[in-house]
Amino acid sequence: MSDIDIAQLARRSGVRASALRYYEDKGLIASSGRRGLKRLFDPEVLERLSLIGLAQAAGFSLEEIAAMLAGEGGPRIDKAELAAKADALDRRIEELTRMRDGLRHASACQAPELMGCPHFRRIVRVVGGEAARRARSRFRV
Amino acid sequence: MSDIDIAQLARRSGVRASALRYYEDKGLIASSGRRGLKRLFDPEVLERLSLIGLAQAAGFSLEEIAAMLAGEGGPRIDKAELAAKADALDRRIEELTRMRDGLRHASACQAPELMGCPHFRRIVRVVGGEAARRARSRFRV
DNA sequence: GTGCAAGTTCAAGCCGACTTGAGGTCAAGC
DNA sequence: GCTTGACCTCAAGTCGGCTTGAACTTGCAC
Repeated sequence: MSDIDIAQLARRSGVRASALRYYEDKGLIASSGRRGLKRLFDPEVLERLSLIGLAQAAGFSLEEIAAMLAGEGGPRIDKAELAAKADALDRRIEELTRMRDGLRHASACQAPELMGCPHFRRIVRVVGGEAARRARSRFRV
Repeated sequence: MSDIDIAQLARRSGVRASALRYYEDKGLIASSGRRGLKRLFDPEVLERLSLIGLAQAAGFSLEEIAAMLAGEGGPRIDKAELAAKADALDRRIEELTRMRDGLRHASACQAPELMGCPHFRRIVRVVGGEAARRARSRFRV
C-alpha cells in the first residue's frame, strides 16, 4: 500500500506531527496501522485534514468537528448547523466590515486628537461597545 | 466629584469587575483614587473601555492596546499600524466570505454525500488548506 | 551488527484574557 | 457597637489547541 508516515503527512498537510497525534487521540483522524511503532496513514487523511481545517476556520471547535466526523461512511454534517454557522459568519463579517471602516477612517483622520474626531468617537461607541463583548466572549470567528 | 465605584463601572460598561481590576493591573485604565480600599473611577473611563473594546475586536492584544494608550494626553495611536490592521481585516473578511459561501452551499447541497459534491470539495481544498493554517496560527480576528 | 535519525508515550507546559477562591478590610445602616 | 455585604489582594485555576521534554524503541543504511 501507499500509506504514508507521519512526517510525510505533516509535510503534505502543513499540520505538525504533534498536532496529528493529538488529532488521532481526539478521534479526528485515524492511522491505518503501524510499521513497528510508527503510524501509517492513508493519504485520504489529507482530505480529511482539509475538511478539519475548513471547519476550524469556520469556527467549529475540535470537539464539534470530531462529533461531525464520527458518522459512518462519510462525515455526518448537520445542514441546519452549517446554515447557522453561515449566518454567524454573516454577522461577523458585517461587524468586521464596520470595524475595518472605522480603522480606515482613523488611520486617515486629520483631527489633531483622534478622540476629538466625532466620526471616530461614534465608531468607538458603536463598535467598541457591542463588538467588544463578543470579542471577549468565547465565540471567536 | 461624580466618580463611580467599580460596580457602577462594571454595570455601565459591561466589563466585569474582575476584568476591570485586571485592566488596571495591566495599565489599561487607571482609578482616580480610593475611598478607603475601594477604587473610584472617573466616568471618562467608560469611553476608554469602549476604545479598548474596539481595539480588542479589531484584533489588538491587551499588551498592544496598553502600549497605544500609554501616550500622554490622549492615546498615541500609530496611523500606519491602524492601516495595517484595516488591511488585515480586509483579508480576513474576504476569507470569511469565501468560507460563508462554502458553508451556505454545503447547507443547501443536494448531493447524497457531501464529499461527493465537487463544488464542496473545491471549497474544502481551497479554504481548508490555506485558511486553516491561519486559524491555527496565533492571529485570530 | 551497530549507529542513529526518526519515530514512540506520557505528562507537563504555554498562550492570553480573564475568573475564581480564600481570607481580609471597611463604610454604612440598624 | 455590630453585622453585613461590597469591596480588597494574591495566588491559582480555566479554556482550547496544541507544543515540548524526557525517556524510550525501532527500522534502515552502512
